[in-house]
Amino acid sequence: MRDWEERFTSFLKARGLTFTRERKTILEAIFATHDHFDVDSLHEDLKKRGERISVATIYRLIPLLVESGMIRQAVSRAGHPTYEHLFGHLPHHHLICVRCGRVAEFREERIEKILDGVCEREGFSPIEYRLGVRAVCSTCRREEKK
Amino acid sequence: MRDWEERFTSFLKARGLTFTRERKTILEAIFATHDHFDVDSLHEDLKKRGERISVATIYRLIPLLVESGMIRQAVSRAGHPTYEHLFGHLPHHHLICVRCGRVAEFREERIEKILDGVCEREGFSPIEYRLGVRAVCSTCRREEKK
DNA sequence: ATTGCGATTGTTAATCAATCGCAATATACG
DNA sequence: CGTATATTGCGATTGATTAACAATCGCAAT
Ligand SMILES: [Mn+2]
Ligand SMILES: [Mn+2]
Ligand SMILES: [Zn+2]
Ligand SMILES: [Zn+2]
Repeated sequence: MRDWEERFTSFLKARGLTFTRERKTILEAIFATHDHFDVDSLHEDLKKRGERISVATIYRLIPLLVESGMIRQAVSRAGHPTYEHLFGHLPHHHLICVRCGRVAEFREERIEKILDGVCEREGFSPIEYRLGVRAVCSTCRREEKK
Repeated sequence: MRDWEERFTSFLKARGLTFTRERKTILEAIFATHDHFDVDSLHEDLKKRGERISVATIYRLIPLLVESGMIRQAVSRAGHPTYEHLFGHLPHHHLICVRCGRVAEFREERIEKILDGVCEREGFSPIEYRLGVRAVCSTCRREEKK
């Protein structure tokens, strides 16, 4: 049994909820790649796998996945929320190309250290550092020059 | 004539657009405080000032304000976009209390330096660093302990 | 002052994502 | 099994944003 499967199952059990076939299928799709996704792209992905799961079911599952730490909301360039699976990954942040949507990840502990200090100074207890760099990737920059 | 007024007027003129009474009224409301706002709170604010400006007009103006650098989207705790006026302010980031919505600002050039380096390393040209710290403020932390 | 013309506005209708209500199934557990 | 919940899919509904449109406005050229 995969790590995330075990973790999510026990999260559900603690709430009297069930690890159903649908939920398992959705999680498998989510953990099959590290691509960021939104409800619609996930739904499409499931269709390609031959699964007929209603978007309502996805919408209903997402809050549970967030609360259990399976996924988190990502910084997106679209207007609606996007997510990425989180469980099993070190904290990291993103560079997003505003032209092509390409995403690069990076990790910088120095930044977290600094932010810890800021929180302390201001009397806040940090929950999450949301950091996204909106930028133009090298490929798109070359395009733009033309 | 205020700084932002002049700047926005010339932005509009360059596009063959007009600095109308409605646009001026909306901008005055926006620059009257440094509070973050969304379309609805701005609309309420205008009502309180005795102005009857349609939300459609606000929705139509916002992209122009963003493009001209008058405002920018802020990191919000709600599901819909919120904004803050930008013109005339040094770049800064936010701590947001997820319980009461209180916002604190901070500036950390060290972080920007680090991010410049990250962008260089990854070949991205930065447009904007979006950094928001979701946290619990000291007041709310005390409440929670009870 | 008048005219012409594109920009602007408010109203109303259309979109679109997200949520809800409910009847049909599936699951847990004694 | 048999009952009590939880879950699902469907379709309807909501709420925020956008689009269409017809009436005004702003402004520069008569
Ligand atoms: Mn990532
Ligand atoms: Mn601010
Ligand atoms: Zn790109
Ligand atoms: Zn608070």
